[in-house]
Amino acid sequence: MISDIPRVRFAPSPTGYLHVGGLRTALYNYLFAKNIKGKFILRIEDTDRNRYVQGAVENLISTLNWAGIDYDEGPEKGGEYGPYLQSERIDIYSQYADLLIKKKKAYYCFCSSERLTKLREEQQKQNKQSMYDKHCLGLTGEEINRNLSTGLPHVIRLNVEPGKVIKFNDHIREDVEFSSNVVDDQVLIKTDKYPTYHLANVVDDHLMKITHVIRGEEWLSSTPKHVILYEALEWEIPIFAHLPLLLNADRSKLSKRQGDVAVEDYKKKGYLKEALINFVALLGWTAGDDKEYYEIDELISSFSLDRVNKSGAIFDIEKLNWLNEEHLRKKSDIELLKMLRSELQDSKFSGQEYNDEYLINVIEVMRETVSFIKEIFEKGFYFFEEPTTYEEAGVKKRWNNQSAEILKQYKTKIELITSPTREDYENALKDTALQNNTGNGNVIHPLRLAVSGVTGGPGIFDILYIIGKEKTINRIKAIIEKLN
RNA sequence: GGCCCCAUCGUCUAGUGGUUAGGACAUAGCCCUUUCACGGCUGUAACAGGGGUUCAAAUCCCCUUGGGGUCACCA
Repeated sequence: MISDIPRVRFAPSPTGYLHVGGLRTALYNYLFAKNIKGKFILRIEDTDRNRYVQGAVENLISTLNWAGIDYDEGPEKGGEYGPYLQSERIDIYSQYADLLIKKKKAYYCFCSSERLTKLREEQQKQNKQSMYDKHCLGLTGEEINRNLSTGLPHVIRLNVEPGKVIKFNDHIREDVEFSSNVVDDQVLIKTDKYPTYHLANVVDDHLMKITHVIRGEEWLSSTPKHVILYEALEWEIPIFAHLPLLLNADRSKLSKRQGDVAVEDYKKKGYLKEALINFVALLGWTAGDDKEYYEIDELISSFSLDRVNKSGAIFDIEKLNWLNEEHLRKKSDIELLKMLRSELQDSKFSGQEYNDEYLINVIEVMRETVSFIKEIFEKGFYFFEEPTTYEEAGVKKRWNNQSAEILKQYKTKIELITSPTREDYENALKDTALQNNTGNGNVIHPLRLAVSGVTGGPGIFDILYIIGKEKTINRIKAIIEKLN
């Protein structure tokens, strides 16, 4: 047995941001580990020096932290099997590459990139899969030593034995088979001495005692290479689970060109981490019942690899929006207050001061009407500034030649009350309507236009009460001036 | 193109041989509400096609079609 307790890992390469597909992979690993009291490891696969991005690792970690996916071992945290940055492990990989050469499971290759390109082009012309032709496998020991001692640039390649059937079991897809004839003699160690993904991944998964390799389906076709490596090194093969891909609306692999893919983008737009996690968890997994709303601990307790789907899932923003509303509604006023205050900083009202009581009043009446907390500043702008224009269609429909006079009367009534309650506003309104022998609507709608400029929103008496007597009176004066 | 994976409403999915094929999002309508929402109710909407196996197939097998992934000294 590799390890008594299940150990899984999320092994992203630091490209600058965390992809939502990556988030889902990380989440499934995390949920799986937490569900069976295993360990979740974060390992950074930074073996491509050409693609090194400054600050990418920190960014990755902080995004993971934001999402609430915390790891047991990894960079910044350490652990028994570190270091967890592959760039700090290159000696380890070269040691195993040497071992593979000794076992004749790998060999030096001195081919120039020109030769390789030419070879590939010819193969493509014939509509064949491009594969290395094992040219350097025929080199004698003498030739190899000579090349090595003259410092000729070289790589180390996996020696794939043709004519074999590579079988492995995938937890999600069950038995998968490849012919070794279609497995390329993959480069294991590059000219710059850094390992490729395939070597580093297998070595680390073994050394870090990973029991379950849970990763995206894009890795399925390179899994035979990994199986060959495990066998060559005489190591126990972990359980593979290849997750279905996240897709664009046109069913291609989720990509930047067709929308936001970075977790940060969703964070910026105001999505709750709870909603994103909930949504992404349901993209490819279901507990089998009709439950759609999940808190993180519910996901942990019901998650199982057995119920992960096989087919790709389109990232449907509509459902995410709905889940965001659902999670928003579960938040307490205090939590929303905290969020609203932070959004206030980024809003155009950032210079203004509001006390908690005021903001909580606004939250209470607005919370059911918004999908995002920042929408309170958009839909409920009139709690933060005077309306300067009045919705045209609303004016046309609700404002008539009596409206100014009716509002004047209403204003007079309010002026007489010292500090009006919601009921005072309501009673004054009913009285005004009665006096004019008209329906409440002929007061309500012009009044709503006066204080908010729009025709929709929370109950009118709530609005009046929250903005208060003075603003109510001023806004009534303003609309009469402007519309008459 | 080779290889591999996949296939139920527009979308996410339930379904493991016998169901009026269920739910959710979206969408349409109605109700609630003198506003907008929320909420409630109702509706439209799916087993890719063709062969088998079976008394019986969305479910098992095969083929076709379609979609996707992958074929780097990137991960």
